[in-house]
Amino acid sequence: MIAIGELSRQAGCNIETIRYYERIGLTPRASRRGRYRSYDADDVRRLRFIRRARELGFTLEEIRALIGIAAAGEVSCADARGIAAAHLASVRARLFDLRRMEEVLHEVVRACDAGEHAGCPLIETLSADAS
Amino acid sequence: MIAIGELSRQAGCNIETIRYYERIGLTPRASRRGRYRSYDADDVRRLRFIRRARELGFTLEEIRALIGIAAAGEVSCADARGIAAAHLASVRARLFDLRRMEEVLHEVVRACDAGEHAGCPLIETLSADAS
DNA sequence: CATACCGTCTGTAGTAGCTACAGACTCAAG
DNA sequence: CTTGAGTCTGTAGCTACTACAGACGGTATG
Repeated sequence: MIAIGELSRQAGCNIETIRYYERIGLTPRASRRGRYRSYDADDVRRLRFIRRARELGFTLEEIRALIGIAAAGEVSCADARGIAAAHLASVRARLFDLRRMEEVLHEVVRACDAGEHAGCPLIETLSADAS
Repeated sequence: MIAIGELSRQAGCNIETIRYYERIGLTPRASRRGRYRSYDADDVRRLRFIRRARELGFTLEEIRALIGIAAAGEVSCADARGIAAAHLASVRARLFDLRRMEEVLHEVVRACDAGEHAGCPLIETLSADAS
């Protein structure tokens, strides 16, 4: 059994965040040794699972579903695929938006360095009449 | 002079958002006709400026600075370049993260469709021992 | 034995950038 | 005169944390 600080280190997750996950019911209420929370290897595994899912950009609600699926066994692999595919689509949408931002910003900085414009390229881009 | 609903349409910005920007001081306090806010062409331009900057992912604080720069004239084009360059770097960092997410998710969905694994590819990816 | 210090506890409030009401008011058209 | 659309202020909600304040627990040192 380990304390919350050790769990924090082993799972790579902030102490406040661990308590937050418990508070919102993403993780079950930890058992206590007196007033202090106490954790085992399963808790470390679960928290690492959550952290990896967060690194892939899943929302906490999606992760809640994924934890349920992981607990249920192989039966609902199709559900997991559905969540992953939907999330992949949203990641791609954000990628698309970010790429356009990158292009415009890159061009603005380039134009500024080249000193081609009379005015400031960024301000002019933002002030343009057309959308 | 136009009302807030018309400004909303012309600038492509939610009414609530317009009031929000005024409340936090991003835009100056609008003049009133009685109790109602009233706007002119300059207000439309300013709000469009803000909307475009938001589309490029600038934070409201950055936009506050950009508005100041736009008002000051060409003198501080270097400041604008600095803000744009810093923002470009953060956009690229996010792009990098999102691309990695996309790769992993794409592979997970592919593996699931191919039915290569015994278990569920997503759950296994998240449960992996190594980071 | 007292003290210092680290870890932990609960509870609350803050962050960004909106969005969504409730409940009251104004104004023009029919 | 009523109806409906538009607007007003003020407050609370959203995501996923993060940052305290102030109290308490357990151990190492003087």
